[in-house]
Order: sequence, then structure tokens, then C-alpha cells
Amino acid sequence: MLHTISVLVPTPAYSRLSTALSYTCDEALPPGTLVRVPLGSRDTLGLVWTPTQDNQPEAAPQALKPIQAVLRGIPPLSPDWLQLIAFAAHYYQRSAGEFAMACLPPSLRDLTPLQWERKLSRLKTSTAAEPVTVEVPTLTPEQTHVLQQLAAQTGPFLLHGNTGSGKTEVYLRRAAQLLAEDEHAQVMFLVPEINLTPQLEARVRQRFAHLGESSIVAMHSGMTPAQRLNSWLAAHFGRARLVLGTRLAVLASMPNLQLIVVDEEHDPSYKQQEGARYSARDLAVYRGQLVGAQVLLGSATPSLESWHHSRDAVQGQAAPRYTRLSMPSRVGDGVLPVLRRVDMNNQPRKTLVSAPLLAAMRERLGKQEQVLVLLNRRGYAPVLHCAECGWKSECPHCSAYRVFHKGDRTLRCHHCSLTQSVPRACPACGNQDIGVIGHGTEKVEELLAELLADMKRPDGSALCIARIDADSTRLKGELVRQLAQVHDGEVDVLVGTQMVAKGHDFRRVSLVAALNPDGALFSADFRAPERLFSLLLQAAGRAGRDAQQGASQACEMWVQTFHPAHPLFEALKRHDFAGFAAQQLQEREEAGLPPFSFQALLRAEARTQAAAQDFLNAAKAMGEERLGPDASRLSIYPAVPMSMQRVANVERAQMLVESYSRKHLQQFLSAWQDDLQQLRAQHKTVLRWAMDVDPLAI
DNA sequence: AGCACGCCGACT
DNA sequence: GTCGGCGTGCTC
Repeated sequence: MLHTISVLVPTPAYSRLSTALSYTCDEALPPGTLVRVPLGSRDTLGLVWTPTQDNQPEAAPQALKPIQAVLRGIPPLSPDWLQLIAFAAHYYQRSAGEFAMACLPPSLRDLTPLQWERKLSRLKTSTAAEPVTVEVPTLTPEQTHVLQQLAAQTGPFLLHGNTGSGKTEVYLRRAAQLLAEDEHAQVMFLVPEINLTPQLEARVRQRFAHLGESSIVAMHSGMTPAQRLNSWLAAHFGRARLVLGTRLAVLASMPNLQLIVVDEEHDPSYKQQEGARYSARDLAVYRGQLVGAQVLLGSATPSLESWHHSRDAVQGQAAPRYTRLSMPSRVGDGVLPVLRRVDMNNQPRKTLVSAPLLAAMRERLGKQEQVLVLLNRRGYAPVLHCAECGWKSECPHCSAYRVFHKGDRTLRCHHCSLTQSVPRACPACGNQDIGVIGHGTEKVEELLAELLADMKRPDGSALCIARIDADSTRLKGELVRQLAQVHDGEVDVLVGTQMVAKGHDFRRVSLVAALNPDGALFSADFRAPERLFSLLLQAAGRAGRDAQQGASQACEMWVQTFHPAHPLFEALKRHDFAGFAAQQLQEREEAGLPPFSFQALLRAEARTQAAAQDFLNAAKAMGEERLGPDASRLSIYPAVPMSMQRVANVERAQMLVESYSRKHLQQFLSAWQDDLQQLRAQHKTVLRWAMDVDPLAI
């Protein structure tokens, strides 16, 4: 008997094939089965879908093509997993096919059935677990208390723990408990960026060595296709007991998932920024509830969304969305750094490193302690400028300036990567004397080398000043190598962008300085203060994690600012996240911003700005017509150029859609898709458009 | 998105 | 005379 089978194929939402396609097969295939199907002139990977779930207008039966092959040898993807994909695709406004295919390992798409069989037959059987004794640190009372709550309640939980309070130990203990209780249990451990956390992977592997090496797998985009396939299969078969990965791991197939940990849950890198723009943190919460796995979000500076949705569990009160758990103290009597503010109003104009900060740095360096200097701008200077004719180093393809990189004498566009060597004279008027405006990490590195030139290390050698940013770490492995140098104490002063503040302990760092954080205080981006607070608190946490081993006195966090009395710095001084969050949330509520409203962005790209905006405004008109009497549920703002209006000669515009109800926003977006499909045919000049639900930046 | 088909410039 | 540029159009 010939069955009609509904199959997902990798088609983007804006191709007209946004639903599952029908094929024939002489056997009934359960949903979740991987198949190969003909599509046009090629053949592609497909996923058997639930026919009732996504009913499309039936193609004429005789037009159906047969399924070409079934990838046998593995269990079908579970109904839960299919449900997760269906939800995510719907919520983030993508086709289920695109979403499903994007979260299967890429090499799966390319394997022929024959290669597939070979692959499966060659799968290594798990190495025998050996008894290993692991040294486990003693728990603090706070950690013990938190673990008791994790054992007693289902969650989801938001663990608010200061840097150094031992959150990781809590994650590991909870994972160990669940893995020990059930020999099939699986744990998912999400981190923002795995390349920044080899320390964590080592720690996890060491702690769970008794499970056998193949029971712990990593999943992140830096792995080779073969490695990713192996990890994915190990998780799917249940052989991997612990999956450690970045945001893409949240969509791994894990049939016995019992715990999802999202470390540094506030980190923006959990939000995918291209293709299907999902939030791994939010999907983790959904998935946990779907499959009955415990969800544990952790951070020293939780996202205001999570903070707002969490409360301490109070007996007799309705359960909050997340149960809040707190660990305010630092392990091992580590003292929180003291905040020192330099009022830049009292400093000479254009001061980059103020005298008091320099003096403090010299004092620390004199005691062989390390200094960390943060500046959120890489390169030497953000703009090259001719005083004679006013020429500036604009990028010809983007609405941005090209940044002067002194090291290799280039002008580089940080948006389209256009790189040219620095002109000897002004390209516009020939003036030989062209200068720079502003300063980047390269310049700070150079300046500090001058200012500290007279200082020597105990052995008489010069101080080592190093720089870590996206430029210095372009080569694979460079970041790890450079961080190791800092660890080994070979580096005395480390200059870097925010990437150095993430997830690394610099045990001998006793002074952290932010040279110019003011930009975020009055930014058009309403999330900028939240990110700054998080960055500064995290950076401060880098310092003095090892009180015993060394710092001569309390560690210091220095901030150079023109607004020393700003509430953000006041809260930072007290290490008072709760106070900062309360103040920010009040502002957000008054302004009707998230988490008190829900947003989506429709973005369009075209050759001309007008074409992009025309498309969006046409979409707005159709949307408003569609809303009709329900117009008050939702606001559609006019199309505006994106803040980075032109990138690589493509004009970009966006339009904000906002509602006080997530449900209304969802309903509207789903219905609106039809309008957008229709508009695409009329606006052929639009290169592409995409929806970003819950955008992080507007 | 791929990958076809389909009509106009520089080369074996 | 072909090879190949990428402009529209389709994929169960």
C-alpha cells in the first residue's frame, strides 16, 4: 500500500514552500524519521513530520514523488523534539523545515544513505567507565541551601550568584545527583561561548571522568562537521550523559534530558543573530517544561527579563515564573573589589588614562600584581581625519568610519571588513598631515607602554603589556594562548575589549579599569545600561578571586567617567544588582519597554533605502488593515533606517512591532506572514526580509 | 536557498 | 561557432 508522508525539507520561510511537503512511500514511516527526498532537480535531507500538524493543500496525488531512501539505524527524533521544533519555528516566525534542518548537524545533510550506513557501523562503542576518585570541594552553606531547594522543587530556577560565589560547583553537584539517580539521565550544560571556556570543559570532564570519556560531548560551531555529527549522535542515542555546548546545543536531540543549565543566562550570545533568530535561554525554559527537565538559569547579573520573572519562593504564594535562588557571598573569603571613580570633568581635556588611575596602576604593578584595562573599541583610533579639508575615513560601502589600525598600517571597516593600507596623505586634498580622532585598544596599549616604560619587573626585565581583542585573536587558538600567558603571569598589563571580561579568572589581577564607559549611560539602546553594569561587575569579579594568594590590599575597580554620581555607578559601588535592576525595571515600566512589553522587528534589505522602507511601510499598512478593530492591541512603528544603515552596499531598514501581550503579538505575526509573502512578489527590489522576535537591540 | 532554464559578450 | 554572465522561476 502506498502511504502519503509529510516531510520537512530545508526551505526558508520566504520561499513559497514554507510548509511540509508530501511524498509517497510504500511503508508507513513514524514522524521523526530521517529520509532523503527528491526536491526539484536535487535530492535533500528530509524529516518525516506529523501530517496533522501542518496540513497543506494537497498536491494532486499523481504529482507526489516517492521518498528516495530512509536513513535507518537510528531511532526517530522524539515527539517532544518535534514539538520543540514546531514551537520554536512558530514563535520565531521561520518555516519548520528551515528550523529543523538548521539544528541537525550540517554533515547529516550531505551524507548519502550509503555513507550514513558506514558511519553508523563505525560508531565507536562507549569506552568502559573506570572508577575514578575525584576531589570535590566542600560546599559553602549557601551552596548547600541552594542544592536543597533544587532537590525539593521543580523550578525553573534563576540562580543569582556573585562572581566567585561558586555557581559552577552548584551546577556540577546538581548534575552529579541526577546522573547518579538515573543511569540514563542526560544533562545539558549551556555556556555563552565555548571557546572562552576551555577551563569549564576541563573541569566538567575531570568531575565526571567516572562516566567514561565518551559520555561527555561538546557541541559548538567551532567543531569540525565530523565531530559535530559524532556528538549529535551520541546525544541522540543517549550515550552522551552530559552535553556541554553553546546556544545551538539547546536543540540537540536528548531523549532522557533531565537538567538544563544555562550559565551566564544574561549573555547576549544566547540569542542567535542570523537565520532563525532564537533565544537559546528561552527555548531552554520551554524545553525543560515540555519534557519535565529541571531548568537552572545562572548569572551574577541576570537579564532584567529573567529577574523580573523571578521571585524568592514564598510558602503559600503563587509560584513565580522562575524561583529565585541567591548566593551573595564569595567562596574562600574573597573580598569584592572597591569601586573608584575618576571624575573626568576635573581632568585635562582628552585625558585617556587619568593621573590617579595611572598612580594606582603603578602601585599595583610595583607589587607584581596584574592590571586589566577595558576599552570598548578595538584598533588604534576609530577615525582618521584631515584637519585641512575635513576628510574622514568613511567606508565606501557602509555607513561607518574605517578604523585606523596602527599595527599593520591599515584602515579597516569593522562591518564589511574592507581593508586598505593607510594613505600617506589626505586622499581628498593631499595634505600630508592627517591625524586621528578618538582612541582604541591599540592606542591604549601604546600609551601605557610609554607611561610605564620606567617600571621593571623584579628580574629587571621590562613590563609586559598585552592586548586581547578581536584583532589580536583572529587566528584560531590565539585567544587561548594569550589567556594562558596572562594566567602564567607573563603579562603584567592586559588591555582588551569586553571579550576579556567573559568567564576567565585572572587570579593575580588586583586592579580593573574601564577607561571610557560613559557611552552606555545615555545610549539610544535601552539595554545598554544593563550590559554595562553586567560588564563592569563581571570585570570587577575577574579581580581578586584569590585573596589568600596575594593581593596586598582589597582589589579595585576603576571607572573614568564624566558622570560619577550616575545611579549605575552608585549601584555598582554597592555591588547592588537588585537595586540597579529595580531602578532599571521602573524606568522600563514607565516607558513601556520589555519586559513590560513584547517586541518584534521586521528588517528589510534592498539596494536603496527607499525600496527597503517602501516594503516595510506597505507591510505596515497591510498589518494595520488586518488588525482592524483590534488596533489597540499592537503598535506598528514607521520604518526607519537601521542604525548601521548601509553595510557592504546594501541598504537596511527596520520596523518595530510592539504589544503589551505576547499572545497578541504572536497571533498578529503569524497572520501577518501571509501579507509579507504577498508583498514579496510586488517588491522585487527587496533583497530579503526577516523577522526578529524578542530582538536584543533596536 | 539551490538549481534549473534562458537569452547576450569574449574566447578555445 | 561555444562557454558563461546572472536575471526569473520552481521545488511535493
